[in-house]
Amino acid sequence: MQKELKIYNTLSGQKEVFVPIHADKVGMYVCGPTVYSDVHLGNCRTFISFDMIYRYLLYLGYKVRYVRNITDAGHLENDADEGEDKISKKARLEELEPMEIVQKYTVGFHAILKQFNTLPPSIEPTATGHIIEQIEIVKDIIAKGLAYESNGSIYFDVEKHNQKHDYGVLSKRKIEDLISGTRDLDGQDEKRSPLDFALWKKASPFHIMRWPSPWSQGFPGWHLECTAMSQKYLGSRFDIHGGGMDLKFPHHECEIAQGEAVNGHSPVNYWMHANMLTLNGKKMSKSTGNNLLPEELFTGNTDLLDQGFHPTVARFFMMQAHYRSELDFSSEALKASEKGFHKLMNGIKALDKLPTANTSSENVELLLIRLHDAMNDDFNTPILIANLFEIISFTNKVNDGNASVTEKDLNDLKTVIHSMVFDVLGLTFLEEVGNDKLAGTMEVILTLRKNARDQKDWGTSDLIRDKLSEVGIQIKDGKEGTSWTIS
RNA sequence: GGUCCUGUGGCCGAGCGGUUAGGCACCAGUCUGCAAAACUGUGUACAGCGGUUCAAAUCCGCUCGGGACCUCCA
Repeated sequence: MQKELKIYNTLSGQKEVFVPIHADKVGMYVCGPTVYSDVHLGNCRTFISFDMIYRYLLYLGYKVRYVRNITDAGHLENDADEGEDKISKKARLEELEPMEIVQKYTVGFHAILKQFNTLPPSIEPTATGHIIEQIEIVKDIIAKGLAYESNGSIYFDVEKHNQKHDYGVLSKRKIEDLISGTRDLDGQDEKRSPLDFALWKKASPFHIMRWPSPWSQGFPGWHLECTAMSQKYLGSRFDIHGGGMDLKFPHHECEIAQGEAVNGHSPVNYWMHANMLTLNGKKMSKSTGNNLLPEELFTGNTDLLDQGFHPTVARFFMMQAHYRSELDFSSEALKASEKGFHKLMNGIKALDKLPTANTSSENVELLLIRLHDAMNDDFNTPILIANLFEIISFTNKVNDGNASVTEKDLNDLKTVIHSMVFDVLGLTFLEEVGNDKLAGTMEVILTLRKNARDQKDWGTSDLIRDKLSEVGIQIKDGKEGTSWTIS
């Protein structure tokens, strides 16, 4: 029987036993990207983390509805009134229609995530596709007296809302501290309080992305789309809401406030936050330029790396750290992971040809329980991987004749390891063989080399090996003949 | 300035009251014509100072580093 899954809930600050609202079903919402520029590796880490979480929930047998939005409505660059919206700005810079920008970067986002072998969400709604729903929510909040109009824009009245609810529950902030700690920003005169946030913004004359509303030609506030779409597809209260740590405040805090304002209760049971990927010890960020593009990682075409890394290796690297820990990106760490990755994959391949015996020298059942324990403990993938290495070490000993395993145990091992590595961690074998013609050519070359070796013509033998190495093909002499890999 | 997180062996990275996580590197060994690859074995580290406890990397206090959020960001 499956042990219970525990999830760290940001709301309570501790791990809690996961109990879904409807048995066997999970509703999960994850904040997606704003599609105005290329996703960088830090963005990817969050989506890969939640992909792993989605995969494990599926593995446990839950029917999961996974909703991840695309933010394609232009939001302002800052909280000031006169800022240009990000998508319009990019459109101007690239001389494209705003919707061309949205399309371009949405397609790019999907292409990158596919390379990282992430599963597509069940629903991927867009903000611009839910303007009507958002307007309805604004009307509702106004009707409840928790929002006010100011010069065609609508703002959420945080202090009034705080009288009945606790604004700051998620990020552990007190409203008094927030008020006193507010920075002075330009153009906030429309708001009654600096804490108030926009539900609807009146568009300035040059703002292209705009929609009609009862209050003005304008566009919805950033926090509103997630409330509208999560409520529409998952209901007014659902199980899991995820996103990057940097969205905790104010974005998720505002989502809670909006949900409470509309429905009278908190919208989410378990809030999950994935931690940042850092570069040089600092958070990767679009605005500061401290980031790395996936493409640069794959090709190695950057000063930060001296070689490229396969997406699945990068994914493995990320899985070796817990999703709630910061992870610092470096070439050295990647290289170490790459070797470990090969060790794991070689071990898995070797599973197919392992000899079996009447007894097992290890308690296989216990080894498998540990795998599940790790994942049930708030998706602890580093522990999972450590345990996988322990198992591989055992099976390698079986391979060397220094340990034994029964056929049943071996089959159990294979089943669970395959599930964990491919289905849950989402890793893949690196494709090795180029094509049939290359394979045929290599066969010829290796035959010639074998002939040379049989005649102890080491000069020819080593020449073939070295020249192949120069073009990126590694030769490995083993007991069962010579194999080769493309590096 | 406020709120919160964090500091682990050469590097990455788990653990968070008592059992030497794991990976990489290093070193040694097996294999090999030599290599490479692969496999095996070896490391008692927890920022500093105090305290609580039979017992602390793990709890508490202070000091010193690093980071996130408080403005758009995953």
